[in-house]
Amino acid sequence: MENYTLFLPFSSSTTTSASPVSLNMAPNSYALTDLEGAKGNGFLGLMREMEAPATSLNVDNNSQNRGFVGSESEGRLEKKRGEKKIRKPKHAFQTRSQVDILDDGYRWRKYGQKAVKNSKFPRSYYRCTHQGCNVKKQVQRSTQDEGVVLTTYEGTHSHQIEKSTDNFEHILRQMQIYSSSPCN
DNA sequence: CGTGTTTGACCTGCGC
DNA sequence: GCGCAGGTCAAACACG
Repeated sequence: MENYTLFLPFSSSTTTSASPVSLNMAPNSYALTDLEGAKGNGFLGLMREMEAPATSLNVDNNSQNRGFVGSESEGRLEKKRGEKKIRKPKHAFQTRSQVDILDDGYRWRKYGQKAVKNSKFPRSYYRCTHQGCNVKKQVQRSTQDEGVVLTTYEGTHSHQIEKSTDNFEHILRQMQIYSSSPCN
């Protein structure tokens, strides 16, 4: 088994923020100490990158659902002209890992890869392969620190986790807690 | 043969 | 309007 060190600045009611959580996935585990985003307010291991309009941010409704907050299906075909685009909330977190792919228990299919401006590393796009599940994630290496992988999740898993990676499951729950509480 | 990856083309939003 | 960058599609390909 391998090990990740993942810093999650959740402030779930009882825990302190920015606590490292060990995951049994990656070959190397490092302490995540000084991210560029950490300047100023301390930490940016996990952040809500963007939110849906406040009215649609019904995170509490998902509390029984193990996964991430977000809305239902949205494809580019659904986008109607003149209609305001509703973006799902995205959740980004950083892990220090040699490998880009975090085995979080779900099955992902890669559907694209793009070169990113001002970065020598490409960004990879993944979609959950579970039928009816529209969760996407993007994986990209940090330009500042090549050892840091930035993963951005978008959407809600509409199904159970497919592998028994209990540790990550725990983290997912924590992320939900974090999501349902106001950010700062 | 089923499943996942690669990769170029295409679409869309945004800033100038 | 144009060009750029990000995001997605889908055919071809690789692999077990």
